[in-house]
Amino acid sequence: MTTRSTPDTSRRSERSRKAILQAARDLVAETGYAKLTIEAIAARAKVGKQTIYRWWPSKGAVLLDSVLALSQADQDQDITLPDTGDIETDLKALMRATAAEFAAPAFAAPLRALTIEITADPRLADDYHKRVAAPMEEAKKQRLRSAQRAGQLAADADLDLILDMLYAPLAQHWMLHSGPLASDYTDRLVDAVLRAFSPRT
Amino acid sequence: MTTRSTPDTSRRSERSRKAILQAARDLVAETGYAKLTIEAIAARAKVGKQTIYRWWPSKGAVLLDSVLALSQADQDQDITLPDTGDIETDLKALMRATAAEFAAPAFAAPLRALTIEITADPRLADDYHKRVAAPMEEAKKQRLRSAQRAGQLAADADLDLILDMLYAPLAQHWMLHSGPLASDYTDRLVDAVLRAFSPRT
Amino acid sequence: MTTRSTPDTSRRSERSRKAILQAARDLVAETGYAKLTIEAIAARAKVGKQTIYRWWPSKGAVLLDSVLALSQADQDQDITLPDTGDIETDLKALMRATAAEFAAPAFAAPLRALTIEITADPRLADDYHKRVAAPMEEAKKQRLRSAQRAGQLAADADLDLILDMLYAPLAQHWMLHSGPLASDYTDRLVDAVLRAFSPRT
Amino acid sequence: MTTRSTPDTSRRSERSRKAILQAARDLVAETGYAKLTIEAIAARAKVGKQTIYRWWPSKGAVLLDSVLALSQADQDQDITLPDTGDIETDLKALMRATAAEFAAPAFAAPLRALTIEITADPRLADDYHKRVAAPMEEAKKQRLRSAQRAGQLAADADLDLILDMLYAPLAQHWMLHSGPLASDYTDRLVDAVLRAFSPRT
DNA sequence: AGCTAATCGAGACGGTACGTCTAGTCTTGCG
DNA sequence: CGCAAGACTAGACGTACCGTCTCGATTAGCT
Repeated sequence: MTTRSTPDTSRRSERSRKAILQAARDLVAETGYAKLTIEAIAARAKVGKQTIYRWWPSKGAVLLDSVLALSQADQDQDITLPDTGDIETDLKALMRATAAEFAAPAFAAPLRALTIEITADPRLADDYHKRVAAPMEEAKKQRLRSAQRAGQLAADADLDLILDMLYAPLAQHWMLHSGPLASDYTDRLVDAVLRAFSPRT
Repeated sequence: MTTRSTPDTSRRSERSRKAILQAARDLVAETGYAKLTIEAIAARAKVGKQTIYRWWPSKGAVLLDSVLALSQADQDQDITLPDTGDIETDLKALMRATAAEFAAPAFAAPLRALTIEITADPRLADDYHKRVAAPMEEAKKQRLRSAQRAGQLAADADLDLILDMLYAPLAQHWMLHSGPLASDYTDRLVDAVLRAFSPRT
Repeated sequence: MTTRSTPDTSRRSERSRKAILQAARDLVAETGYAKLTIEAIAARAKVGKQTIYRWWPSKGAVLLDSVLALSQADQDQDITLPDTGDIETDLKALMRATAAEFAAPAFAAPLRALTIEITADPRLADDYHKRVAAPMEEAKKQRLRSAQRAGQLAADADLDLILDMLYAPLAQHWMLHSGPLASDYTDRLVDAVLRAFSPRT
Repeated sequence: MTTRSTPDTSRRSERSRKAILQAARDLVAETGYAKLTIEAIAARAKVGKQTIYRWWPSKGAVLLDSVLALSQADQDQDITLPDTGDIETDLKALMRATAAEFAAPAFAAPLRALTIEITADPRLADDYHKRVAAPMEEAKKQRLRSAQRAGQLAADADLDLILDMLYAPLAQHWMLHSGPLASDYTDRLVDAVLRAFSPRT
């Protein structure tokens, strides 16, 4: 029982849907955000422009689905992060993986374009949080709760704040080209955050 | 003695320069980033389009100067932050002031627009760091060094990391509409960072 | 037993056929030729677009049937024009009636639209002549032949030329908005033509 | 002292104006009316679409100027028709020349397209009459007046009606593909009209 | 005080993309 | 199988801006 403001979804062409998302990803990775136009996406996907306008309200919405399709390539179920029992190890690995994604054009280019659209469109920002950020944050919080139970984090630690302090500096470096994405940096970030939220002795 | 690749600056119309920066700020605050076009700026500033293209390489460059003119309304000299002797007090005040700026349309709208441009243009990002971010970061570091001398921060604390951990979460909340800008939040952020970098006992 | 290149006509929906012709007429009379689109006709007639494309090769063909249905509202048999015995009287009455039709939107609008299509499509022009113009011309010629027999027209008068000289000026005024459609004009036209083709004394 | 509702004409590019009119003519002659689009004209003329929209209100207006430029290739002054002293000879020559124009694609194709536009647009029809038809009609009337003075036409002959009766049948044959354009036909047309308007004996 | 060369407001230019509309085809499910 | 409905590819519509390019008309700074 969906309540979309879009047309009857049962008649929708799956072939076109996939071609559009793929074209958007390919184009932004190959030619950059500036040349990512609806016309170019339609042409690359061998699709009429109207087919894009029929199913997505904006270029940003296409990008959101593009990125989503990329990160959910295989799974539709909930995300579960590795749990070695040591929160420091796991967080450092996670942060390095995130930094690696930011460095990989095929993933980073659509995500950067999407971030630009989000920054200019609060409605898209909402969608992004609900459909991309929230599931990932929930997975991360589960790992943090596990660490709390293991006594590796303070019982009253503010998990949202921890996630912010871990993710935002790295994301900012990437988005604004303002600093390193190296594992050296992410390791020190994890160390500092764990120091701030370690259980009191 | 500047070495710009722009025309003879002595003949430049100061009236036009100011009108353009003002128009850019006003337009983005009133009508939003989407309607911030070179044509609209020129029309609002009662200026020929060529006058903009003559002195700025891109819309983002105009915005950079716009934001710069706004934050340097009075001073041209170095920024100095308040120093009450207590780093916690001073950082919390600073963070609240930053959050207040993010909440004020007249300042936040041009800054958000500039951030969008920066995200899409690495060259502009460089300029932004040199001319806006770096001076501010230097002032903040001076305050942090003062705290180190006073024994309120670990002597080997990574000051850049501290600044990232303070500023990035707040900036991210603002840019992506992903969380609160309230003083409650900034206070807890400062607390956590100070915990992470307090001198070892 | 017709030999159309269209699908099996026995299964055809009479309700749809009529609704389409009616919708075409109504639309062109209400909103003008510019808004007469296949989509609009289908929507107005509560008909799928394919039903139009299945039975008519072009918008002009629909219009042709529309106009035909209008002028043959009652009769399917041959047209017979009034014959008072005086050719001048009868032609003047005929011309006035024609001018009146040109002035009536419900009839003139579809006919004007059809004329536009004909001008751009020679195949449609052929159809128009065979199915609309020729029967009417034959009726007119019969009346002229009657006048010849009565000694009111020269025995060797070129009847096709007479019809051209009577109808074309009036039709041209109507189509190109280039002159009057008044009975004063049509009367003078009839007078001139009769002068040209009266029997030599 | 012009009162056009178009922009300042002094800055207008003569090169673009000519290229547009030429492109319109060429396109309609080569590919037909159906493919005569503003986009195609702009592309063929190596011109931005806006340059067309800036100076002409419609495709029909471009065609009007196109046809006008064609028929005024050399002269800007008034048209004067040949006068051999014999009206029959001159009118037959004139009608044959007109029929020849209708048969020449380079001239006939733009004129046919223009006629279609005129039929659908009363405002364009007005313009056409003032700028194309009226000057030509005036020249024809002068020749007819000369014939009146020479006693070859009735002194009270309705010259407008004569012109209608000569031109409309031929034009109708051409536009609706409804009859011949041969000199045989035009000669008989002239004969009939002269019979109708010869001086009474 | 005039000369002259660059800057100015203005806006036309060749282009590109927008978001909408319609053409004509194709697909789905009902009767 | 025809039908209503409507999604599909394709492409033109008319508009908005881009960045470049003339135009005179100021308006400096130098002679």
